[in-house]
Amino acid sequence: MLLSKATPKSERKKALDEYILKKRLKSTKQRDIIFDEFFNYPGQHVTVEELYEKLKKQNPKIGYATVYRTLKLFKECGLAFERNFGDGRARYEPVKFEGEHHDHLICIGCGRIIEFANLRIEQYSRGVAKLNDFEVLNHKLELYGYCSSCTRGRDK
Amino acid sequence: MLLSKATPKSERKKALDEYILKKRLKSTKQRDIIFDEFFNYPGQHVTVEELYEKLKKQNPKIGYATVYRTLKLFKECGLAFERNFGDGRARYEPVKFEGEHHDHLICIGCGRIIEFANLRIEQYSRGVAKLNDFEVLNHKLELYGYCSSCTRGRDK
DNA sequence: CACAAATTGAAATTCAATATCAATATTACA
DNA sequence: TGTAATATTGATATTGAATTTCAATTTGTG
Ligand SMILES: [Mn+2]
Ligand SMILES: [Mn+2]
Ligand SMILES: [Zn+2]
Ligand SMILES: [Zn+2]
Repeated sequence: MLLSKATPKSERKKALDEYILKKRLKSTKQRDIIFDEFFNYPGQHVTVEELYEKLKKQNPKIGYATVYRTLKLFKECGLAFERNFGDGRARYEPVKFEGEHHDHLICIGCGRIIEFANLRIEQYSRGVAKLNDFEVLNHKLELYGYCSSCTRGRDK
Repeated sequence: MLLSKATPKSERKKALDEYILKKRLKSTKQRDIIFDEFFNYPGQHVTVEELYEKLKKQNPKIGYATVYRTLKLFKECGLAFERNFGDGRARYEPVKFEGEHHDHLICIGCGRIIEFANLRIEQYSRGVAKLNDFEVLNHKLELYGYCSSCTRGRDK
């Protein structure tokens, strides 16, 4: 998963500030707080609810809608990916470096998610697109199954 | 997309009847009607709502919940796939032959969907899974972008 | 400071998915 | 064939995440 050095947080903050300037949005302390929490969040693929609950501990007045809107903002300006692993809730994760792409192995036993990037797969995907005269902007590959610990502890 | 001969409708009906028998469910005329409509539906990837609207024309008394439940039943017994292309509504499509798998190119301009199957991609996916000690049961590959007609008519 | 414009947070709304439940249909079997 | 047990149906209600609304507040610009 380490194909390139991760963008430092300071640089991401700069990118956000630039986006805010460009779009004539405003800098607010809520956005700063959510920025800090999101880019320091320990787990991967956090839901709005999860981040909101975490934030409330230090900032009881923050609103769910603000967290929701701010994560969308991060996505808009290319700082976050929105993911949907089929459990009916959107999840967000930081873009680790510019132009990054990765896919997911998802354990249907314990929910564990493993990230991977495979150049071959990307390559063949592009081939399929060209064959069909498609201009592909992004793609999503998800492998669902059981991780090693879940396979072991399973009947059959 | 034609890797094998499509299962004839009669055989699918038999599969459904067997499933119903095995699970001690009941044969009903609603299920028969929905079966016929679903496996003859002209478009691909139909939503519950769409199929329901179609059915209502000939069968005004049929309920939405019945269509919903019956499509889930088809999925359960392996006769249908449930898809989610990110527009917030589940879509269903017939399984064309036993063990079939295919993926999708999705046009974000006009909604056109092109199906494909690529053995290389499958192969590398298995490789990734093995590398991570994962037992993969199914996977999903979606390529999002613009189809040829949408690329043409687009500014830049 | 004053104005315009964006943001916030609580609450309301939306909408697909799913559950509820009384009426009805199907099946098993006496 | 009749009857009881069980599953299904369809109208309606509920759920839950996503999104919108809106009055109060904050921010950026001069
Ligand atoms: Mn990820
Ligand atoms: Mn398909
Ligand atoms: Zn697991
Ligand atoms: Zn198109």
